[in-house]
Amino acid sequence: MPEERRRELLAAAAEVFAVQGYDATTVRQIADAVGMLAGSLYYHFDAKEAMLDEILSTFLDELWDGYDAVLAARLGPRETIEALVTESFREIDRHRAAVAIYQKEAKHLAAQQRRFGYLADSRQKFEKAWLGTLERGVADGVFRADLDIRLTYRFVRDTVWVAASWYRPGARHRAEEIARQYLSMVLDGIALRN
Amino acid sequence: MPEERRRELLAAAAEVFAVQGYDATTVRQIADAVGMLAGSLYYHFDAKEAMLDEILSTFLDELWDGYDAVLAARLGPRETIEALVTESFREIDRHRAAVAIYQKEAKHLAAQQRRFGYLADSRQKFEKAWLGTLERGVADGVFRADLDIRLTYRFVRDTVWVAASWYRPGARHRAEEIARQYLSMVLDGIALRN
Amino acid sequence: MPEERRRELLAAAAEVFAVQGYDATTVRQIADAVGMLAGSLYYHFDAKEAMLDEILSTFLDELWDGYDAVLAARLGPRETIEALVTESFREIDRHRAAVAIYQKEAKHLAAQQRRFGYLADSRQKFEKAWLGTLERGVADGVFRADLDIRLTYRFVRDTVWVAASWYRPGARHRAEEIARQYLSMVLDGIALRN
Amino acid sequence: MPEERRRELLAAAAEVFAVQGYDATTVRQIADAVGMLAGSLYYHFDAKEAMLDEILSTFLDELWDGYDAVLAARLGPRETIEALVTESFREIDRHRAAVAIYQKEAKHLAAQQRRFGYLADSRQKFEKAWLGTLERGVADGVFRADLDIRLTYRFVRDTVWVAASWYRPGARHRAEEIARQYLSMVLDGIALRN
DNA sequence: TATGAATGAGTCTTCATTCAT
DNA sequence: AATGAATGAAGACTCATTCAT
Repeated sequence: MPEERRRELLAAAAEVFAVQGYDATTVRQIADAVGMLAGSLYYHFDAKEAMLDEILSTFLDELWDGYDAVLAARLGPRETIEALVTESFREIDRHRAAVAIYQKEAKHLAAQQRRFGYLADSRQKFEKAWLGTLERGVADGVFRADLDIRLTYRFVRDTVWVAASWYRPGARHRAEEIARQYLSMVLDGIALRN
Repeated sequence: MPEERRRELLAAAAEVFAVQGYDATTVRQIADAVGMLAGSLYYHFDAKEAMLDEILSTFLDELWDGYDAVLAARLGPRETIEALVTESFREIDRHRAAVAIYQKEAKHLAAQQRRFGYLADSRQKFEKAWLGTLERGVADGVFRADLDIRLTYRFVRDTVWVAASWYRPGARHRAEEIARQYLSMVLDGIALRN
Repeated sequence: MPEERRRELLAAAAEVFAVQGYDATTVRQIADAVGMLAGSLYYHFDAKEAMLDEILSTFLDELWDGYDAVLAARLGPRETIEALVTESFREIDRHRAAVAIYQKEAKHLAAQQRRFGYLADSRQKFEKAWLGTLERGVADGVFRADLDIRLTYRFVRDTVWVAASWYRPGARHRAEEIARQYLSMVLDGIALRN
Repeated sequence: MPEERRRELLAAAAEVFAVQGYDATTVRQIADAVGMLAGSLYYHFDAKEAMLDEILSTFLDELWDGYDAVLAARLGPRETIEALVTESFREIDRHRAAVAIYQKEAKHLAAQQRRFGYLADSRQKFEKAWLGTLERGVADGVFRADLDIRLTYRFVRDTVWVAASWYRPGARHRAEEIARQYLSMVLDGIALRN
């Protein structure tokens, strides 16, 4: 199971990257976390950047597996949003570290490194899926029309993903429960209706 | 105007920190941004870290000036939340770079460096103000009681501050306008009521 | 033999420190002396200061091994002084560079750096051993009573240790021979008796 | 009195050099000691090295004034040694800092810098005066013939000058008194004669 | 005479990476 | 698969020095 070992190493790396930031993390810290010497990591990976790459792309691949399934189901706008949010929280649950890294680093990586071009692609695909669904919802009279739609998009997007920064797996709330509450807030607001 | 110069340098540094991340930023990049040599920065600041420190603490000081004024007004819970959100967007407008840095770096700085202990203090004070207001709102029947209150707190908090990551001053939306729309979404949700 | 390598590196470092002074010595000079790059030294030592530390503490440890053996023998005052002087010249022979460094740097290191506190401790123990022996000698009528005893102490102490500044091992005089002549001068003076 | 000011500055510089070592001393520390800014020193001196130069050469000039007077008196060997030692302690009293600097730095300065060639010259003249006197003393039957004469020379030379490392002016012992005791030790030894 | 700001060279140190074993 | 030792490039920081004011 060499694959097994890789996954262990990447998990450890992701954890450290998430806590300290990619740049602030030294290869030695990762090696310490898995009980080997820094140089030994290079038997498994070409470079520190390759680990980051694999962490992020693995996460995005899985994310899109989930998202594509949702989108393929061609649900109504509201149901689609509900499904996407739920799926997102499941991914946060599965790839918490990767999500945290993504939040912190994706923007400047996409901007500055050719290698991470797929981050920009994903971002665009992402925007298309969410923003499109919201627009469809407005058109269908399911979502409010009096809001700036791009603002709404950012609101929903950020609202969901930042959760990775405080989420701890196995905590009080399971992913689905958090998704349910978030959806309730996003859709209906926190003010009591009278 | 020696104060003037400091402010210029700090503004430039904040900008670079915000874009690249603190660790990924070299002192030379900051110096380039202001047209001096790297070593020359040390005439004005003791260390790279001292710049970060001053950027963050200046921002937090101003933030608390605003927040304290709001809290001193002893408005109702809903009006307090509205004022805090509006004030927050004003701070994002004034200190966009600092806010972005804060979002990315505050957590591990507070955890790992004695020097940045005030970040943890501020975070606690922050939580007390917001969470307290939300709780008061639930008790007063202004906010929904069926939501996990801590989850609600994080939802509102994150939702507001991540905006710094995409906000560009002088863009279409002025701070107050964004605040108005965000408040509308947070309070009433994005779903159309029937 | 990783210990072997360390010793080589420390020996080279000590040599350069002794000739140029600690502060005036660059890490690169040490590296050059052993045929590696400056950065490579940091695989073996934490810092330039750590090398200095190890050089000095190794020397002092060996010195005290010798001194303690002498003191444990409980010889008469004159014989003790003779043995201490002889032992000192042996140490100069073995650790010439370290002794030279000690002479130049010990005082301000002990005064300014917590890390080198043991230098002050050693100095005190040293004074106790020598001064005590001299006092015992005066009391026993072996040494002159008409001299300021602390002045005598400094006279003997300095007289012995400065020799490290000109001593070259394998030179005409072996350590024991130098010790013999120095003792003769210190004890009986250079004036011809009549 | 611009001369006056120079002397003040040099005295301050010498003090710091003596305590910390020339290399370890920053121009700023000197400036602090006299209450000005680092750059301002360059109105008075061309370079840090120029200060060191002036400190050492001033000291040596005065030293040789004294020594030359002694040598010109053409006393007997023993009386010459006595006069030289006494004169040396007077110089230590007057130029303690300069002497301490000389002890620490002269050797490598003379070896490595053209500018300080006069240190080597002085050293040679010095050796000629002392060693010559000792040889004359041995020839005259005033000093012991059974000692290695160069060893004796170093013994006397070092013994006198290291005193600068512990001497504090205005302390218990005046220069002349210390000289008297040192001479007594050097000439007659510390052992009680029977 | 002295200040304040800046320069530029150099220092220690870090760290990703390599490679023989 | 992993170690131990080293490389080399870069980074933060220091400091003697300069110079306009």
